[in-house]
Amino acid sequence: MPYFKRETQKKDFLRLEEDILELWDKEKTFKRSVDQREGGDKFVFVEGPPTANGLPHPGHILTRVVKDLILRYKTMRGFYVQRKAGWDTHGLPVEIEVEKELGISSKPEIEKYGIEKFNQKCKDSVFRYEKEWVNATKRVGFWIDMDDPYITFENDYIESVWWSLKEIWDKGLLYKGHKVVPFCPRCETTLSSHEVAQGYQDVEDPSVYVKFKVKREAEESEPLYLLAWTTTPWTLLGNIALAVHPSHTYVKARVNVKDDGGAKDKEGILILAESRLDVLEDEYEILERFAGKDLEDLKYEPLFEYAKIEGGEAHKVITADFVTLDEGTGIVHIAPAFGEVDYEVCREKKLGFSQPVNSNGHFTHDIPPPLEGMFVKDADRLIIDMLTERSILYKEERYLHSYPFCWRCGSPLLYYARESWFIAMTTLRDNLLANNERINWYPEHLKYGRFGNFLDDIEDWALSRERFWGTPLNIWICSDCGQEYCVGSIKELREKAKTPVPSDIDLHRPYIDDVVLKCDECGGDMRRVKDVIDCWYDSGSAPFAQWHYPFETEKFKHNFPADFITEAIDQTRGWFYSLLGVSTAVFDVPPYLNVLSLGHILDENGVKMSKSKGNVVDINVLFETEAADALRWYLFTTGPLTEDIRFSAQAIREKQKKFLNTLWNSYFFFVTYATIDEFNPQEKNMISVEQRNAMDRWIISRLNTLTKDVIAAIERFEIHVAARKIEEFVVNDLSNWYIRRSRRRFWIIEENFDKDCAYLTLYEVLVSLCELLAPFVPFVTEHIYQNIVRGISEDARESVHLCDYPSPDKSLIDAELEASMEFVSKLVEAGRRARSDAGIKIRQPLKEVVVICDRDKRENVERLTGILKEEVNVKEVRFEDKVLESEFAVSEDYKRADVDEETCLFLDCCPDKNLIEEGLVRDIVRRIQGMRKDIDLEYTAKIGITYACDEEVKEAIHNFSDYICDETLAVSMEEGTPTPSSSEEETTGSEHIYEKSWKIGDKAVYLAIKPLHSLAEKD
RNA sequence: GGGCCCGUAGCUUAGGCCGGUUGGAGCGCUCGGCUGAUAACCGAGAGGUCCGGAGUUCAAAUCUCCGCGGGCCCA
Repeated sequence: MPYFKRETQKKDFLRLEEDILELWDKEKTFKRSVDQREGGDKFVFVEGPPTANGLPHPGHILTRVVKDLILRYKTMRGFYVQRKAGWDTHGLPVEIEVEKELGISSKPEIEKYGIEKFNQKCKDSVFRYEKEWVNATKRVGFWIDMDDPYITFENDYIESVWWSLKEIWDKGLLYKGHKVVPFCPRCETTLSSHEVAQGYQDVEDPSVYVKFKVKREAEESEPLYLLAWTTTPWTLLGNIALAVHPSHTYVKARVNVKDDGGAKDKEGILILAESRLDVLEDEYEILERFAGKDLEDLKYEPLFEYAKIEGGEAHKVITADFVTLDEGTGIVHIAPAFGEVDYEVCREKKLGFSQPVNSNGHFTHDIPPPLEGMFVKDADRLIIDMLTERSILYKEERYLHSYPFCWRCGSPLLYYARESWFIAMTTLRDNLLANNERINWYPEHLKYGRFGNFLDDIEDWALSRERFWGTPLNIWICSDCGQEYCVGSIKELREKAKTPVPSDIDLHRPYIDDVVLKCDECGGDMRRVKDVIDCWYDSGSAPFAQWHYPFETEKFKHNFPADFITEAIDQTRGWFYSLLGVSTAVFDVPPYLNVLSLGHILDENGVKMSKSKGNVVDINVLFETEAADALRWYLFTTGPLTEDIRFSAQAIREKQKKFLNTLWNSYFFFVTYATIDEFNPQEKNMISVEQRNAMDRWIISRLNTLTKDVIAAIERFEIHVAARKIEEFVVNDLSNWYIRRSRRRFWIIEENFDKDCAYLTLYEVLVSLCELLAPFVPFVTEHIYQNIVRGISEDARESVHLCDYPSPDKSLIDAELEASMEFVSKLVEAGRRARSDAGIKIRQPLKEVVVICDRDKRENVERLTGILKEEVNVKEVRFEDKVLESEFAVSEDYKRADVDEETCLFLDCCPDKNLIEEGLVRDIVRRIQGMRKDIDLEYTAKIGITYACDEEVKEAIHNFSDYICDETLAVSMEEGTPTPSSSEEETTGSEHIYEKSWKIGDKAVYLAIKPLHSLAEKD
């Protein structure tokens, strides 16, 4: 009875993978792989939660398989690796999807529809594609616990988030301020940067040069103006200051207008940057030059007197480094209500604030007619006219620039200051930087590059969103005394509430909005601020909120900080930052110690995949034709994971062909012969490596070297280096050299020590290789393992994924042997080159090859000359010293080929009659083997041979008949005559006889084979 | 507009930190060979402005600067 299950040579990997998925399911292999390591060292991983309200795309598949690889590897290395799945469920994108569905697009419409119903819709929608996500995750073999995931909308999760915000609140880092945000006046909605980025268009806007009149103590004859430039005239209603660069040079220039016809506006003394004098259209005279800082605090008259200004000074010159001289006049109009930098600089300089525009983009009632109630973008023309009338418009131009529009309704966006709650990240900058120091970034440049730079210029975190579906901001304000209170738990909420809180309260809006707290100060009613929080804060809280910390402490204690996280590069300022930000604010420690940033998956033309371009690869379609292992291997080997990948289904198929098929065929070769021979590794495992031949020791040495290199590469997260090394090993070393070179050892029929060595070696290599490859290609390795390990041993672990990762055995690494083998293969190459040059095919045996090389090189190679003989097909290999080189070089009998700088070889190119006969016979054997294969004969089937040929060939056949019979499993060889119908190169299949006429060189040879009974019943 | 990354044969890429024979592979192509595990493999050949330009140097794919193209993030 054979010990192994036979296989078919062509494998349907898709079917194989489905079977393996069933096996894992049935045997709960994933759970067991984790559980059996309990008590081992922890390797902590945090899943970056995807949103399941859209379909997973190839990029998600990449991160999933990379996570899987690392986690499987660490598990096999003995670490206890818990893998909790997670779902990101809140946020504006979710709301927008629901709005689309409901056919509405503004906040008032949502309120009219009902927040309760709206949020329920949001909640329902976030798992709309959960099934697809779960399926895709399973299908690629990503082992993660999706039965018990963390979900950011669950009360436990929200409660942990609340706790963390209260920690931040208690540290005094949570404050209320203004934030200038991109805002759609029609939808009355703040847009996320992602949405803004979608809607840029090139448009022409008015660009105006406005003269701000400088206030002066004594009335002088000539008025002095600051010349400022803006492309949004309507924002002039919110002007608070003018900014100049402190160190650039400015001038006072008197403009001389020759022709006074209607050009009165241009007269006067203007202040502007010297390098921007080009903007003046008239002749001028420089009166004075000075640095920008000399202008500081210079007061000017407000353009408009309408707006209320609160909280500080206004209408003076300030200095700021952000002022550039690329365009405009070097004097920048500052309106804190409409620009982020404007707002920041006013806050810094303690200037006032004015908001002349209401939330739907119209001027407020503070602004008198005709501007009152007008939509700001429509007001530009009118404002320009007003300025002209008052002679303070220097000139007007058109200006082409890209400006953002609402991607939903097409309205121009306004940058608009809204009230917002902030986390004071700027005060934590040093802590952020210190914590970043402790993180290993892959690729390294991110640490001080994109991420480090970002931290250097960190801004306060605008936490609140005036929206509906999100974690409610846990701040209550007393309507009587204005006292603010931050609630840190559900328990606290109950204690503080004026009316009983339902036991099953959903912490979302609108329910939470109904909870009124009692003010500690005055006993008044405290109501929650209406905001929800940025969903990035949600996911940034995952390290503790997924364990409901601190309300439950045990799990968190052992799972923080994370040893490893990985996501794509776009998360640098996304999740990678929100994790660090939250953790630094709450715990002041880094939340992860190693972070691997992956490149993006681009389409085959190198362009980003996006819905609008229609170039997104549908992974469901992909999985109908491509095996998960092939896809994984493609992703792992194609290049550094930290760089973008051009996605190509064609390349996946090539990977399957090159790697998976070769791996499979190596395995197939083994089981095929091991089955025939009923080889059982358990009976032979006492043969030590030292007892085996050089080829066996070589492949074992290579395997151990490989193991060492693979582990080192994975530890550096150089996945492609590890995978490529394995691929080289499988394709070159194992398949194309070891197995090809060792084939004959497996063909021997009798019991034989050398054959046992070969079997055992190949078996051991395959088993180790399976273990080594298991994290990369979990399906096919499992299949192989099930057959060749678990299939023969009750004691074996039930899955390759329950095994330990191989560790290199240094005592089995023989660097000298590996080097020698490399040298031999170079000799073989050179030998073949010499044959090719001489026009002698390899099947023709030759007398000898003479290798001219150094003594020490020779010593290492001499033990491997058998290989050289066979590969080059010569009877002898001779080594000679350099001094004899010239002797061979002049001989016409020898063909020369260079091996390396110091080594060359000479091939004897004069076969004698005997050798020529042997060559002929080898050709015949080759034809017969081909014929056996043609008719799919069993490997062991015996045949009878009939032949017809000329005398010369006949003599060769006679002389080598034993050889022919041995090679082709023939029991008889008889002369015969071709059947009349069989002409040259044409075959006839009469009963059990297969015949064919051949041309070998210039000889015509007729061959017929007749299968006899199978050899399975051995003689 | 700013920051970071990438650009090597038709395609996928090695090399780049640390400059030094003629820039290596694989797929594909042409020719020849080999083959009872492998739609595999081996040998030879065609195919390169190493994105472009400038600089440093005895010497640049490699270092520096300026562009161009792609990607990401921020405006």
